[in-house]
Amino acid sequence: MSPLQKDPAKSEAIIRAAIHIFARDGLDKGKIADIANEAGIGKGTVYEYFRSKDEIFHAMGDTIMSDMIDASEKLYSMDLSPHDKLRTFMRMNIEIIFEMEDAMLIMTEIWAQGARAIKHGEHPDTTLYHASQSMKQLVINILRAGVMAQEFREMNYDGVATLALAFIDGFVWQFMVSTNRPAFDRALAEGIESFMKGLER
Amino acid sequence: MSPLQKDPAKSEAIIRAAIHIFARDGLDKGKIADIANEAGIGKGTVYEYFRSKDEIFHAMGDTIMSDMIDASEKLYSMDLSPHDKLRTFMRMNIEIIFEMEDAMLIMTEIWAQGARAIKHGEHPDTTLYHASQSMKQLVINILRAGVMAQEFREMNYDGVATLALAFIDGFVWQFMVSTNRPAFDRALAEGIESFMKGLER
DNA sequence: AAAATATGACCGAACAGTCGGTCAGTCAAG
DNA sequence: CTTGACTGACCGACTGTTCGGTCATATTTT
Repeated sequence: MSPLQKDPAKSEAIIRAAIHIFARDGLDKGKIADIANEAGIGKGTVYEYFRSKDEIFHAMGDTIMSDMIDASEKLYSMDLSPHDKLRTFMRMNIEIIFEMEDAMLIMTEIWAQGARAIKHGEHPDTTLYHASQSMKQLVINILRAGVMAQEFREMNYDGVATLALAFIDGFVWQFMVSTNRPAFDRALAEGIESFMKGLER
Repeated sequence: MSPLQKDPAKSEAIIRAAIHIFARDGLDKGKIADIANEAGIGKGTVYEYFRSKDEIFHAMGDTIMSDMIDASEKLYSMDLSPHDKLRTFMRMNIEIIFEMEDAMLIMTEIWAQGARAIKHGEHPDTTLYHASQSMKQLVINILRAGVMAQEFREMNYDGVATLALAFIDGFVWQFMVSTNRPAFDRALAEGIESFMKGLER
C-alpha cells in the first residue's frame, strides 16, 4: 500500500508525469506507457515504484491535496484583518487552483469517484474528505475571528463556510469551460464583493 | 449523427438505461452490454439506434440538459417578486439537480471532458455550453428585473450571475460528498440568505 | 589494482482480460 | 416469400500487469 522504497526522485517524476498525462487524457484513458515515457523510464519500472494504476491515483491525489492545503495555510497565516484575509483567501485560492490546471481536472474526476463510492455505501477516498474538512475549518476560523472583531455579522459558521467553499469550487468549475479570461476576472471581482457584502454587520 | 429512426420508445429506454449505468460505473467503465441488458434488449439492438457509445453520450447529455433547462424555465415563469424568484430559483435548482443524482454524476464527467477539449483547443460539447449560457441568461433576467424594481442594488449582472451559478454548482458539488443531510440543509439556508444579503441596496 | 562476483534497478516483449462494435442468422409480421 | 427488427457469439484492438533477462555499480577476492 505504502509507496515502495527506492529512489524518491524517480517516484516524484512518475507522479509529476502522471498528473500531466491523466489531466490530458483522463483517469481511464491515460496510459501507463505514456507516463513511463514522459518520466523517461521504462514501463516496467513504473511497477517498481507503484503496485498498480490505482496506487498511482492515490499517491497523486495525496500530492495534489497537500500542495493545496499548504498553499491555503500559507494564506491563512498572513497578517491581515479578518475581512482582508477572507477576501484574499478566496481570490488566491481560486487563482491557485486555476494555476494548477492539471491538478484541477484530476481532482474533478477523483471527486466524482468519491461521490460514486458514497452512493454505493462504500467509504470515499479519505484524503479528499480530510482535505475538504481542513479547508472548511480554515474558513471557519477566519469567520469566527471576524465576528469576534465585530467586522462580520453574527452567522451560522458552517453555513457561510460552505457557501465560501461552494463559491470557490463553483467559480473554478465555471472557469474551466470559460474561454474569456478578462470577463472572468471581472466576474470574480464582483462575485467576491457581493459575497463580502453579505457578511456585513 | 442524428439518432437513427425506428421505435422512439426504445430509443428513450436506451437513454434511460444509459443514464443509470453510466452514473453508476462512470462513462468509461459503463458497458454497452449492461445498458442493453437494463433496457431489456440485446447488445446488437443498441447499435440499431445509436451508431456508437459516443453518440449515446451526446444523446444522453442533450436529454439531461433539456430536462434541466425545462425545470429552470418553469421556475422562471412563476409569478413572484424578483427577490423571491431568485431565492426560489437557487434553492429549487439545487434541489432539482440533487434529485437528478444520476444525471449529476454524468454531467460532472461531461463537463470535465469539455474542459479538456478546450485545453486542447478543440470545441467543447456545444450542448453543455449553450445550456450554461441559457441558465446564466435566466439569472441575469431576474437580476435586471430586481434592479428595475429597486429591490436589488446596482451591480455587474454578469458577475453576480456567475456568482449565483457558481454557488449552485459548488453547493451541489460539496453535497455530493456530504453524508449529513440535515447539516447540509441548514448550510444551504444560511448560504442563500447570505447571498441574498449581498444584493441588498 | 584488477578481476571476479553479487546486487537490484531497469527494461520491454509477451500475456491475459476486457469491451466496443460486427454480422450471419433467427423470428415475427404482412 | 419478403422485409427488417432483433440477437448474441465472435472478433480484434487495446492496455494493465508480469517476468526473465540485462547491465551499471558495489563489494569481495586475488
